Amino acid sequence: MDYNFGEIEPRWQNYWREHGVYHVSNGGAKPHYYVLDMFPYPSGAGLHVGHPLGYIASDIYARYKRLQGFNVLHPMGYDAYGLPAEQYAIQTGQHPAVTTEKNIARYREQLDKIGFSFDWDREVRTCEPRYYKWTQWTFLQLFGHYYDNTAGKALPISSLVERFARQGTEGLDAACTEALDFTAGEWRSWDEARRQQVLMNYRLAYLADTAVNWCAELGTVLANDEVVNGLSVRGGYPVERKLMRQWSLRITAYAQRLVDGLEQVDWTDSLKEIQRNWIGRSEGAAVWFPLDVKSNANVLPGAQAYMQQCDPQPVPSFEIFTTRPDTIFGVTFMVLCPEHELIDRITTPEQRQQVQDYVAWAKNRSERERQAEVKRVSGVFTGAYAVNPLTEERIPIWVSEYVLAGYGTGAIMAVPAHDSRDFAFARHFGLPIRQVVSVEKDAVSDPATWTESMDAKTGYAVNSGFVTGMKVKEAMKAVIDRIEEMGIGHRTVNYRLRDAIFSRQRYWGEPFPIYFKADRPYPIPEECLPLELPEVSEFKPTATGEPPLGHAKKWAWDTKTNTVVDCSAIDNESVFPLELSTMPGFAGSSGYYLRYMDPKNDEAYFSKEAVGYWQNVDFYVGGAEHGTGHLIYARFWNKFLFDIGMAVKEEPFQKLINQGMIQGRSNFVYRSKADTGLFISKGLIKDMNDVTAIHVDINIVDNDVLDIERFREWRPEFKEARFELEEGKYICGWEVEKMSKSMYNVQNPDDLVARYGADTLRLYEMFLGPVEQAKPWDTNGIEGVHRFLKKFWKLYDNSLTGQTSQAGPTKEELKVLHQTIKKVTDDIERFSLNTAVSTFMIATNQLTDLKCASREVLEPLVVLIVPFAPHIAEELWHQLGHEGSVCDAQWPVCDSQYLVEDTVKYPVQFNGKMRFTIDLPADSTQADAIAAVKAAPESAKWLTGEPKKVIFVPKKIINIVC
RNA sequence: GCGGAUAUGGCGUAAUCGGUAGCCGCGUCAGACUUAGGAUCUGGUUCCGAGAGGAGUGGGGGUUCGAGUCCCCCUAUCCGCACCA
Repeated sequence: MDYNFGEIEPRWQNYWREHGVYHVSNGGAKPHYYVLDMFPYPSGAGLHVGHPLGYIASDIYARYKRLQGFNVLHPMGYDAYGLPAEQYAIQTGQHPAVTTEKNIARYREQLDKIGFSFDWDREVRTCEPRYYKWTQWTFLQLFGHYYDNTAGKALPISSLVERFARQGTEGLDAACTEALDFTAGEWRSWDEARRQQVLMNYRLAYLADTAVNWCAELGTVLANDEVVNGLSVRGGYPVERKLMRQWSLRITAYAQRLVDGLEQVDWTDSLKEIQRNWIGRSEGAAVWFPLDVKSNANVLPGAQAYMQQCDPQPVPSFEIFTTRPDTIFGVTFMVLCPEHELIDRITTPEQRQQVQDYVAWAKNRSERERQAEVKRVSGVFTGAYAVNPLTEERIPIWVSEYVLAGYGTGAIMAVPAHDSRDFAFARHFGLPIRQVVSVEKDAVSDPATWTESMDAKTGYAVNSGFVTGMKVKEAMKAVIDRIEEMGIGHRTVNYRLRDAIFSRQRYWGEPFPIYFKADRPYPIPEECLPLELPEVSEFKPTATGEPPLGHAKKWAWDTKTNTVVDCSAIDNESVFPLELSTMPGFAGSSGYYLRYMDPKNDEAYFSKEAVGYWQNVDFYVGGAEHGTGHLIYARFWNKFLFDIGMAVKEEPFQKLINQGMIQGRSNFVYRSKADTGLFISKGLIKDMNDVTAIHVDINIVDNDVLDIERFREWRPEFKEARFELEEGKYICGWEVEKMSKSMYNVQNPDDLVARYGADTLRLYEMFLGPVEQAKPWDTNGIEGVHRFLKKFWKLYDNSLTGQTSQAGPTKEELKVLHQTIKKVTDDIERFSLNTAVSTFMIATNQLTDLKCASREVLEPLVVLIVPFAPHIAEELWHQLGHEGSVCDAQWPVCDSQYLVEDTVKYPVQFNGKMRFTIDLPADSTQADAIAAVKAAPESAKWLTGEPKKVIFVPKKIINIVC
């Protein structure tokens, strides 16, 4: 009987579904294991061969763990909210829910054909009220908590209220937008509005005027990870900075824990490094530089007079952040960012016009312009001076774009000799440059002769007062100590990470469970969740520029009945408007892995029992492109849930593998420029300039050979095409490009399943190379893998039909089996799935050569292949006479007696000794080693008589003195 | 600019601990079977050389009895961040 995958595969897929083979329950005697894929966004284009790569890899691991006796949670769902469905809705009027539903159905159909072991009873969709109820719930918890640095965790906002009433801000160390200082008396004297305003300063989900990434084309704000080079990741539209009232998550409160947590997880170093860079921790000092107001009356009378009129009075000093406190003796000027609040107060009348012009110019620049001209130096002098607190020197204060508002304090001390940006600025404006660090002790040179600054944090301090002669590291410590003694600054840590902007001016997302009373946000009661997404007449922003939810007729909150009511009922007495923004894509994906543990629970996000049983994700597979997005947000989300006693592990994903991107492999035909009806085979082209390369659909090309008939039918203009062939074939060119429709290089998995079967597709995707590696999709090798499955099938077929001897297993056969068990087990454990496939091929070839027909060998081999090719395994398992699913079988155990290699591998002679390398079992003795050496055929030419002395080094090396 | 990774036949790759480099597959060459084959099977296939033999894991140096693997320098490619003080 032939290997008929087309009949076998659907039959077993039905069997699995009908018998609930992949259904998993929470609990039982078996140890638990959680294998997770990053759930997909169901796009209209369907799956291409890149998507299943990670799913197949994780499915292999999940099935392997299950055969090893684990209770394996292996779920799948859909990240169903997102921009494409909404863009499509704006264009066609089709409701995003309809499009999404359709796309999901298509995804499911495609996934089912590949034979995954997902427990579909646990499916989640982020756009379903039953699911997003808990996204909204978590948002309310974030709104209802603040981060207490002393406790090192999130605490309820109610405890903060009590604290304020008792002692004000005294002794409070909490994450906040702006450091506040007030007494209990002040707190008690404030009205509701003022109190709410103060609390907003501490909430983990807060509403504030923030400089946001505004994308006019998409009509929404975007998070930092959704913007690259000043353009939106989706669509590539320009993004500008804009001050808007937005919801944000205070993820910065968790910055240190997000850094520390990386120590505990088993991720690749490169991904950990990506996250560390993104969080951008840097240690340094905050130092207050006093403004020079009183002295130098002859220089600053204008500024002084101006400042005296000011209300409020100018602050006497301002704060800078530096990672190089050791260079404080080399400060020759200060720079403020154009947004700095101090600029207006300190600028002298003479400089006023210039400064205002500069600030206005800088503010109107788009993010893209600014980033494109990073190298261009610009700035303006304020006319004001500060005083270096250690040298008491007077130093000019400038304003420049190169200092960023969002980092540190938006003000720096400039040390042009030891910072390349300060250096460029000083050179451009002719400001002094003073060397304060040298490579060798006391080796100073004239900075005027320098072509670049000396930025390295190595060497010795020079010209630096009391730290002169110290090493850079010592000088840093000494300066900070002095600054702390003087009370003008302190050690501090800064992070590059910003709070996550959480509002989107879109329709297709989770609504905020928030209504506005007197323009202040209030949460709707938890028990009223979910707050369902309302219907709207249009998906575009409103005429007044409000988000699409502004079109909703029924979108107001009645606080008496606690229900959603018609907008016309708004009276601002008991009926209030609801928030019009929706949540961003990462909201729904930040906690989905927890919901899989208990997906049907309507009383809680997930039960204590469920999370207590599964704990966290043991093994997570997904793309590295989520390194600065989802993987940061999810860790933050999880840490917060941990703080409030929901999650039981601080880190959500213990081990993580990043599957590589699958690129497209495009094919080209070459059309003659001289004769546009003529197509020349690749090998016959003399000069590439004579021909035009045209993308051709890879589905009408096989092993780079063009199917001429199908090419003629492909497009009308090629109907009359003529060809110059080599050996009767038209050979196409090829190139690796992004997989995209426009390049006709999208490989659809369905076509391959139809042609070769799911098992071949699964094996081939693994055989392509290491899962982690990026690689172009290339169908050229798939025949080889398919041929292997046919051989594998035949091996069993010959045995079952009695075409091979039915005698018991020979030693040779057992050796093949046990070496295969060992190798495949090791390969899966270290996630080297491509070599595991090779191992099966070798074993099959060897057993075919041995005409193996014994059940003792063939049965365990079927179990070994289950993770890779479950359909063929299931079929053969039943043909061997078993009942029930092979998925419930036991992973075979390797018998080490069949593994011993006892040949000398590599003899060498030196210094009158000989050294042999021998493969021996780990527990071998010296006597075993000598015997092995003597028995080895190669030893004859080296050993004459008994060895005089043998030095046995465990495992490998034997020195023999002759 | 900073950080991370990678580099092996015509191609995808393998070599798990520093131990005979090139397993497995594609492609290709030769052969068998066949009316035929885009089916199946057998054998060859790193390069140079008729051969004996020699060279060989991006380039250069080092450690070692022994290096694809470890160390230093360089080059190329990919990825992440990028005026982050």
